[in-house]
Amino acid sequence: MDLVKIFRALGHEVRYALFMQLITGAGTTSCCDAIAPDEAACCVVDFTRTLPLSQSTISHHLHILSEAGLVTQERRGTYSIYAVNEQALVALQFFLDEAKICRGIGSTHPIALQPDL
Amino acid sequence: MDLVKIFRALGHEVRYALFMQLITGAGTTSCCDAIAPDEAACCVVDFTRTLPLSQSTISHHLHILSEAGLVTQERRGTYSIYAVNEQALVALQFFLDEAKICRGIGSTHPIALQPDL
DNA sequence: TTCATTAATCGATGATTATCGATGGAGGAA
DNA sequence: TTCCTCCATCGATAATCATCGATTAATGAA
Repeated sequence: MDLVKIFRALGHEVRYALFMQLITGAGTTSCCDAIAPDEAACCVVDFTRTLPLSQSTISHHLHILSEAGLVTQERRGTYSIYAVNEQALVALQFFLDEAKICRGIGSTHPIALQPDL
Repeated sequence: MDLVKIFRALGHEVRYALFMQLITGAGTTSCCDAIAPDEAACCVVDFTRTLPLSQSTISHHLHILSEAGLVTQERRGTYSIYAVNEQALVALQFFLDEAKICRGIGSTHPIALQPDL
C-alpha cells in the first residue's frame, strides 16, 4: 500500500467522483444484473452514465484507482465489477493516526492497525 | 477545504516528504533560530538540506501544500516558517469517517467533526 | 455461426506539471 | 548606506498526464 499512490489517485476530480460513487449508494443504482441490489459495486457502464466522459477515459481512471489499491476489480461475464477496497481505508486511517500521535492529538483508535497485511 | 486538492498535494513524493518532515520531529532539527526548539515548524532552508532539490523547487512545492491548506505559512524576518495545519487532518478524518459510515464500518469517532469551520 | 454488448488497450494530441537557473525583493547586520 | 541571507517568482524545458476515437478481445444471445 503506497500512500503517495493512493493520494495521487484520489487527487483528481474524476477519480474522486468514481470512488465516491462506489462509497455511497453504489449497488442500488447499478444497471448491471450481475450486481446484487445490496452489493456496493459498479460496472463501467454505471460510471459512464454518471460522468460526461468517454468509456475509455472512465476505464483508464478505474485502472489507476485499482493500481493504487483503492478499488478491487472482478470480471463477471462481459462486465467488469469494481468495488471499494477496505484495505485502502485502513491504510489511510493508519496514516492519520500516525500523524495525530506525532502532533500529540490523542488518537481515538486504541489499536493502530497494520496497513500492510 | 477541498479534499481533492489535499489529495493531489499529498500525491507527490516530494510534497509527501515535506509534509512528513513537518509531522515528525520538525522543530528539533531546524537550523533557524526564529523557530523554538519545541515548535513543530521548519523554514525553507531546513527542507533544502533534507531533499536534493533546488530552493525554487522546494518553495514551489511548499506553496502547493499551503494552497491546499495542509500547512500554514508565516514570515519571521527573512525566514518563511511552515507548519502543519491541523484543520487538514480534521478534514481527512471527516472524509474517512463518512466513508466508514457508508461502508457500515463503525466509526470509532463518536462525533463527526465539521471540516469546514 | 453471427451479432451485440462490455470493457481494455492503442495511438495521438493537447494540457498540466516538475524542475532548474536566474532574477528580484525584503530584511537584518555591519 | 552596502552587503549578505532567505525565499518567492519568472521563464524555459522536459516529462507526465488526461482525453478522445478507433480498435480489439471476450462473452453471451439469437
